[in-house]
Amino acid sequence: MRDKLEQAGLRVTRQRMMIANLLFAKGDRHVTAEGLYAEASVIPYPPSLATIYNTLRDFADKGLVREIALYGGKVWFDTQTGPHFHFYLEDREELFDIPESMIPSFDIPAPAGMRIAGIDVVIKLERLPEGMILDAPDNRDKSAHP
Amino acid sequence: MRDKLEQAGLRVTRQRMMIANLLFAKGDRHVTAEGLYAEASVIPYPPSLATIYNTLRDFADKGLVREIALYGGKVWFDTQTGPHFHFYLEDREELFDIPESMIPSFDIPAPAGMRIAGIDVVIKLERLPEGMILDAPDNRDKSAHP
DNA sequence: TTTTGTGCAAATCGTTTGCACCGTT
DNA sequence: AACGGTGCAAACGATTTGCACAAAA
Repeated sequence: MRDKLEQAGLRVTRQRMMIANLLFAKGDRHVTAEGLYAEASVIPYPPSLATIYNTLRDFADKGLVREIALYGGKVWFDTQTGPHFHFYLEDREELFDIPESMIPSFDIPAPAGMRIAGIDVVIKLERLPEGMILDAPDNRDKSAHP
Repeated sequence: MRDKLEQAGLRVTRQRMMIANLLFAKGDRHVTAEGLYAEASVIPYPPSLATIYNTLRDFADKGLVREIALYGGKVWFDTQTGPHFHFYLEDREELFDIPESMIPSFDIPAPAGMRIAGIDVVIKLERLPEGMILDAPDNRDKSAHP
């Protein structure tokens, strides 16, 4: 984890180590600054909210995390830095990955003088009102896939 | 234009008519509240900024415009209400359509108990630093816009 | 010791809201 | 007349920033 910070050209501090551990220990994560702050606050001597914001921005600048395109409101960061494909559950403010196997390939050429710096795909979901399904984020229906 | 408002179940007021005209007269548009306000402000007795915000939200609720998923900051609205596919030029804060012919088809099934309420695709662009484009970051010409 | 990071509170930005007044039905 | 819409300014939530102090190089 130290290496990760050092390689990114960031000084290794207690706060950054704590944040990096929260972000990168448990695999792929989607977080907001507030959410991460809440998570960090159970630990003794947690970083301040301002530091969480600053650190997430620093991490994003260095390419350790990636900002996600989403509707208004809060800014989300993803520990997976490649192109992004997400389901977004608006009423619960939940965001989760779409398995890469379901993603079509993009062959869209960049306009002249430009390069593609990132691709975001967001599929907004609504819950069907026949709410008898206690759906976990991962019980998606794969049968209907062509 | 009156019809458009009436069909949406919105009272026809001077301000709403003015905003609807700005939005729907010139084909497909991508706007922010601030941008639309600036545009409206050249007209005598323009709507207030608060009314622009409220009206855009009302229009979005009624399906006349659609909110776009984008990185942090401001909320963008699109007069094209179907699925969205955009190029986003970050350094200029410009947003424009990707021709539909370039878009791959999406056959991603919704998870059980959900329906797809919208699809947003954002391709973030960066300008290549080559000399082909002469303008320095700050000498953009806002007057000569078609 | 020099440089950079941190924490707090205040500032800022985009957006929403409370309230008195005005326009539409 | 009743209801909803508008404008202003104040409120708000998310994020950034100025500054004094602390920690890393």
